[in-house]
Amino acid sequence: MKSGYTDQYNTRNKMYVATDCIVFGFDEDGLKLLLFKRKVKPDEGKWSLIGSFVELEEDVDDAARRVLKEITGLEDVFFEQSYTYGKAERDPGYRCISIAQFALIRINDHDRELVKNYGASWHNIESVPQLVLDHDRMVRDAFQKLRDRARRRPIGFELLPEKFTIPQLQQLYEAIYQRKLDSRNFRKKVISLKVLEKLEEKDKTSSKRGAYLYKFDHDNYLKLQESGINFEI
Amino acid sequence: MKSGYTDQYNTRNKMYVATDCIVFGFDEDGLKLLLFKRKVKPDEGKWSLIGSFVELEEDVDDAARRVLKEITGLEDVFFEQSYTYGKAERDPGYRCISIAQFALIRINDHDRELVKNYGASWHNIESVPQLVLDHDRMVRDAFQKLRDRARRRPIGFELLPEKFTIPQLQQLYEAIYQRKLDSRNFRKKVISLKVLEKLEEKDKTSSKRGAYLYKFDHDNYLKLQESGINFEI
DNA sequence: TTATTTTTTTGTAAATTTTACCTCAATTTA
DNA sequence: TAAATTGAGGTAAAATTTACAAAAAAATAA
Repeated sequence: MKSGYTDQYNTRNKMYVATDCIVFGFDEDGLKLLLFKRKVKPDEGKWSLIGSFVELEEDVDDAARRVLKEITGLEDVFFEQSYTYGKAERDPGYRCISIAQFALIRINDHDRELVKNYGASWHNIESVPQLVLDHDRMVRDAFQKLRDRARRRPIGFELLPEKFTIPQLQQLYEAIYQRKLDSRNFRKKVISLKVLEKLEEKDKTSSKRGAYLYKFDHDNYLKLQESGINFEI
Repeated sequence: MKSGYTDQYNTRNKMYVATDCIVFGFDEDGLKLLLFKRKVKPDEGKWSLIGSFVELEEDVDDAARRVLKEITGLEDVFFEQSYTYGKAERDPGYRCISIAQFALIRINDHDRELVKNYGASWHNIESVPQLVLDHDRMVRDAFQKLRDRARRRPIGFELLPEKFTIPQLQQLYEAIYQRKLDSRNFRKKVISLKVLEKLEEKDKTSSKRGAYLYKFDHDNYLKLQESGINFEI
């Protein structure tokens, strides 16, 4: 029998549940990941995903929301479960299972000050440093899932500002799929899906000619989804 | 502060982690689900998925393997994570998150005696009784996932005996997708994927004429997968 | 002001994939 | 041996995907 005292301080003597967030963002420079430099031992100074233990009275999803709010300042972030990591030995410090969530944010919406204060920063998806524990694996799995999801559902739009151009959308998909797409075919396909609303305005910031801005038409998307469309690009 | 005594007996005062298995099987009568009639309170006598708490020193996957072995007698069952249910109030008895796993078994391989002794039984997917807690939801989600998976990977084969006929395979896919498929197109498609090995033998049990038996060619499948095939049917 | 440069926008033909649809073959049983 | 049942196989039309190049719009340089 273990004493009450031991129980209280032995962090491998009880189950912990955590949630870790794989936060994707997108801007001119491509697809990025929000990482956090650990300030406490063990692994002080190493890069890590952002995460937290789930409180006893807290929904797992709410824990993810809390973490995302705390670090990015954003509420209503799009996120979805990626995978649950449950190896007994995955964390030497705690007997802890972790529910990984992948989150998509509009990189320009978030609170840069807050991120900085937390010792977090954005890393291009192609140059992610080594991470603590099984977080490398989490990133690989989540990126895979992002690719999967983007193929079936228009979640790419969560990463773009409300108004965006078709070339921007294409760059995003190229970053997600990690390959070049034909611009004629891309445009044709994406317009054929009828979930884009063309605006009068043009965006002149990223080209000389300027490109028409579009909005994503959520309502129309929902209608189409009911009648069984697929968003394969 | 709560006393040690309360801590020990208050099952909502600590985190529990469970795994629940959504076990699919397939036979002449269609797609089925393995359910279990609870023998203990609360909800004694109600139908439930099979599951267990995850032990402190146990991988989550191993817990699922343990449960599956215990009830079906089978080792090496195919299973995959479905979703993790983490609402604080999902189980009134425990503060418990549950990692749902969907499992596919060859219904004729399992130990019928064992299943019976455990008070478990097979239920056609179209007439699943009401289940305890959020298990209805788990079944819906897992069935959705099964449909998804079957579309991209040849996991349907996990549900069939080693040797099977094309009409059997078609019946399976019809049960999974819950719609009729055209037999000419189905045959054409499935053969074009080049993952079936035609045998000399015929199965005469399910038709007068008898149908050729096939084996699933795992190696070939892996090769094809590397070169980027998709298994959409 | 004109030429150059850069980026957006648009169409079409060929190839591939999906869909719709029916007849004959093999065997059992009446 | 006739009837009934289920398996096996092909083709044409439709839809989708792929490959591919030239013109339009605007800023900048000459």
